[in-house]
Amino acid sequence: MLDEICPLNLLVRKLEIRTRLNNDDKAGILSLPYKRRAYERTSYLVREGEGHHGLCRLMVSGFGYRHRVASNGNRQLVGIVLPGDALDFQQLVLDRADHNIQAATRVVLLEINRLALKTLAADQPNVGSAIWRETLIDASIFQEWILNVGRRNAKSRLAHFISEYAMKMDISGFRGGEQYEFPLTQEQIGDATGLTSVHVNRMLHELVRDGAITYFRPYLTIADRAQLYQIAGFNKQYLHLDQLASPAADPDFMPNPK
Amino acid sequence: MLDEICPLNLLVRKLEIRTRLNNDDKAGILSLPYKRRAYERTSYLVREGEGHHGLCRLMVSGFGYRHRVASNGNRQLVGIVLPGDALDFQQLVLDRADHNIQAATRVVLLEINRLALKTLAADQPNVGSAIWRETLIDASIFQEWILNVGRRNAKSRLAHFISEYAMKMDISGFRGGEQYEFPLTQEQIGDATGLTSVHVNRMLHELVRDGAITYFRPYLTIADRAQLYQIAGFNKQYLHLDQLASPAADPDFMPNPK
DNA sequence: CGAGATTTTGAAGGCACTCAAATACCGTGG
DNA sequence: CCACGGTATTTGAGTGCCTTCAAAATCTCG
Repeated sequence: MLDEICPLNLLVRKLEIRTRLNNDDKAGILSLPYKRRAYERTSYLVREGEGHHGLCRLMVSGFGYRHRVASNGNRQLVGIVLPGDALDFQQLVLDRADHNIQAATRVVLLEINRLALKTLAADQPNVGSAIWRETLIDASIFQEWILNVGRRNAKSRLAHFISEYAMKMDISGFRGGEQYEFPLTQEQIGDATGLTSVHVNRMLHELVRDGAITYFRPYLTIADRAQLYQIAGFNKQYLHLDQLASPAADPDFMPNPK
Repeated sequence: MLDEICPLNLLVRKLEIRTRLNNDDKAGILSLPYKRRAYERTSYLVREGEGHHGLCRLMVSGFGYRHRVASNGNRQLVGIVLPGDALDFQQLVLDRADHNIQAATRVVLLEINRLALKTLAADQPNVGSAIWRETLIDASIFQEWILNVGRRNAKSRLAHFISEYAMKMDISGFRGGEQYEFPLTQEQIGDATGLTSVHVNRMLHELVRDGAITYFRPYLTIADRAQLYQIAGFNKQYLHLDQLASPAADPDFMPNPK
């Protein structure tokens, strides 16, 4: 894979999911200074409250999760980080991290010089808004998680979590048939869905019994996607995948047919 | 108030909470074309899925809430909109709204031409990143709501919701002693916290009995802030209020004292 | 003053939790 | 290649927080 030669292609490909990049944009990204760096499973990749250290990072391989801890010690995952996802591009405009990111598997990160990326984003506004856009997609996903945890029962929550996971994997190009690498423990799934690991276990088995999925860690297969989505009440609209379908020209000032 | 003369001051003041604006920045904002517009209570100000209509809007007076609806019909609030808050600046980089915004009271909005704002944000990167920063603060608040709904019990959830509300009101300059305008119905509070209105009612009474708050709709008073925060497990760090305290110079390339 | 919306209260039930123990799995080292 | 220890999964029984259902009381506002 070309990524092996220059992992910055991962970033280009990520942004191109929702933004049309021209050759200058791509060249600018590909000329960013970078390094690779590996971390062991369970390593903290970002710690809540910590200021930035001059690097913006991207997941090259492996999986991570974003989480916060309540004062009572309870942990809540607020996001999953897949290969190709940015870890901490918020640093471009925020001074400190507001959540933790931990490695769910052994991971390799791409480290980009923060100031170089910031300069690129300012000089080529198309790149800047592409990155901004990605952070807003994350925000949309956060909202969906509030809905998921607040207003769905345990089985739907799980089904929704899995649906979103699979969809994000598909987007990132990791689809191999209906089988997905899914390395999270049931404890972690519970922390993502606001459930206990015990109940996650039971509901997971129900989804299997229903014929919606099969699950042999670390692999999860979607046996009946329609049914899974139906149980989840899953509607992918919130992932904003239709950005590229819209007209290139800015439709501002168009008369508004109310 | 000066806002009466030019409501764009509201936007300047909002951004200045977390960003140092120079005179050019302020002048640029204050010269944006705008209109005011009023809406009745319960009006939809933004509808999920709708494309933009050439306007970016700011709440001038009144209160609103952001929400999504699950396929089973359950509603979940994902944010409260206070006077001074931007409604839909995401439109600057996203094609369609991913959640609804509804008026909780009669409201007055400030409508800014989207393209003019976009141009300003590009020409004066300091303004652009100030707006980007605000959208990231919202994302941080979304994360906290996931934690709130997912990992706190009913009483803590309510206390946390109230704590955040009061803190945001303080920030926006709406503090009058310990009493706050708080126009939400218990049904809406329930939809914000993932509870039923019946249980909200019971927990609200418990907080009153504990001496943490008093509540006569539409006014809520914080009787014992320390206790309320303690019940909530509230830590304001996620609101990123210390942005201005950090050094003006970009600390990149500073040796990292690990 | 009346109608609808909202709040309040009570009683009963269920979904998901807690606690606990058995089983299975995995990576490591001998 | 197997033994071993720690981690993760699975299962069961009992409990409780919050929901549901329902009705009364109160508020709001035209």
